[in-house]
Amino acid sequence: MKMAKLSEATGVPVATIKFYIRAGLLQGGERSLPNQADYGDAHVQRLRLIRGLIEVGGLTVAASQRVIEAIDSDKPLAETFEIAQQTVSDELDQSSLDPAALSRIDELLSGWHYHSTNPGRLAAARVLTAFEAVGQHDERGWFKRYAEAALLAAEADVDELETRHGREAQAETVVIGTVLGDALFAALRRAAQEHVSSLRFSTPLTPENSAETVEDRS
Amino acid sequence: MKMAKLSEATGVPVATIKFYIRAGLLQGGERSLPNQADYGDAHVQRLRLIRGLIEVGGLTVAASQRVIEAIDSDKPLAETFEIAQQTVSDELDQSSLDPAALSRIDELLSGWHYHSTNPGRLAAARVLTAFEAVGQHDERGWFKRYAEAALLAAEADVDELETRHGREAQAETVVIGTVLGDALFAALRRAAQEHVSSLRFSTPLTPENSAETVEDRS
DNA sequence: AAATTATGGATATTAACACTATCCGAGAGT
DNA sequence: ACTCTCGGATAGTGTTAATATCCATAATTT
Repeated sequence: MKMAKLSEATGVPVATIKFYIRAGLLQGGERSLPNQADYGDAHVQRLRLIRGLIEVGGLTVAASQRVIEAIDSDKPLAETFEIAQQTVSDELDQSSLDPAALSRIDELLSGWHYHSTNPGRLAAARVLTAFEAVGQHDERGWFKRYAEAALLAAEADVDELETRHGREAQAETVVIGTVLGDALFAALRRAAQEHVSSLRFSTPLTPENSAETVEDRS
Repeated sequence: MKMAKLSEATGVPVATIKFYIRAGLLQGGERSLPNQADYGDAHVQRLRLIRGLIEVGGLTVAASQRVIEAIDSDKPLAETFEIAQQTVSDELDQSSLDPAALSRIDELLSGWHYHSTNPGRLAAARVLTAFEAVGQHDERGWFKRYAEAALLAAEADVDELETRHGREAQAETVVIGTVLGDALFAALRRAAQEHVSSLRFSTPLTPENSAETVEDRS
């Protein structure tokens, strides 16, 4: 398969494919002649993965490069998992965070076992700081309830991972789950927010077209 | 308060404050003379909100502008909520999505009441499409379990909202909850993932420094 | 009061990012 | 033989979020 075909098979423009190859995101095809190369099914799959990570997962090209490299490496699964987490998280320096916020996160998650460098721990502390800086306070255990929801999701993640066999398949699932999981949860939360508030307030969100709800369609 | 003081109080550089004012994100100070203006506490609060939305919530300046405008407007709460959801979501066109994926999301969320245009519904369908395009399949109800977790979070969101009184306070909470909620959940999920996998696999994630876990510190 | 510093507003510049377009000389297709 | 297409290199585009610089006043120090 030549590049035009690869482009057609994935919907990614040729110029973009070349760009990904240059960026080290995608392997170049097998060169048969100085100016001919051949691409296979693996390239199609990889390109789909790249597009998913970038478009749906919102990763940068550099971030995608890192997680793909981790999948292809022979690092143990736990390390790939760490790389995936770090890559999707902003780089936060423990010293730039409010120690009190960190303590409160640790207290909130007491019983959980994680490293002090876990990107989620640091990011959660930053959210707590920002939340309070804008004058909000957690009156009804908002953080605690989010932690419970996060635990459910994490259990689902690990269960799903266990259906895969072999290091590479598992590594791929870890990366996809880490990246797309954020997008999936965010999406479902929005639907759930509308659902819950329509129940709670019995005020249609957009009265003028409430006849078009999904429920009403069926 | 003059600009230097405002800058000092919030940690935001003067040039950046000027940029936000130009962008319509922040109101200019009260002008006393052609080249003098005075800023108050409201400016400090607003600036903190802006920084939270941008830095922690990952919004663009334009997106922040839209949600702030929604807070300041006198639109009904439901409309502000809609704007917040749309603003944090990628603009997706129903016609660009796989109808089969949309149906499966609706089936997954049957019993939920939401509009067919809900940004979360569309985003979830896109995630489903991407998930399957990279060769994954949802073997253990991953999506379903995420939906349950999302429901818990949404209930927490609405409960938290009900502690606030008055349209503007509620509108602000809606926006902050919508924006920071994504970041919070993503963060807590990462911590939970490490927790669950350490339980499940009994393999320390980073053997060389497992003595530094949060649990061990206490 | 003179000298220095700071102010608000306008304009310009920077840096990162993700593409996208154009050239090129060398094969492939017909 | 003639056009099309290839891969690879280089340059250019559009967007975004700041930063930097200028300038004519004002405020502040001395």
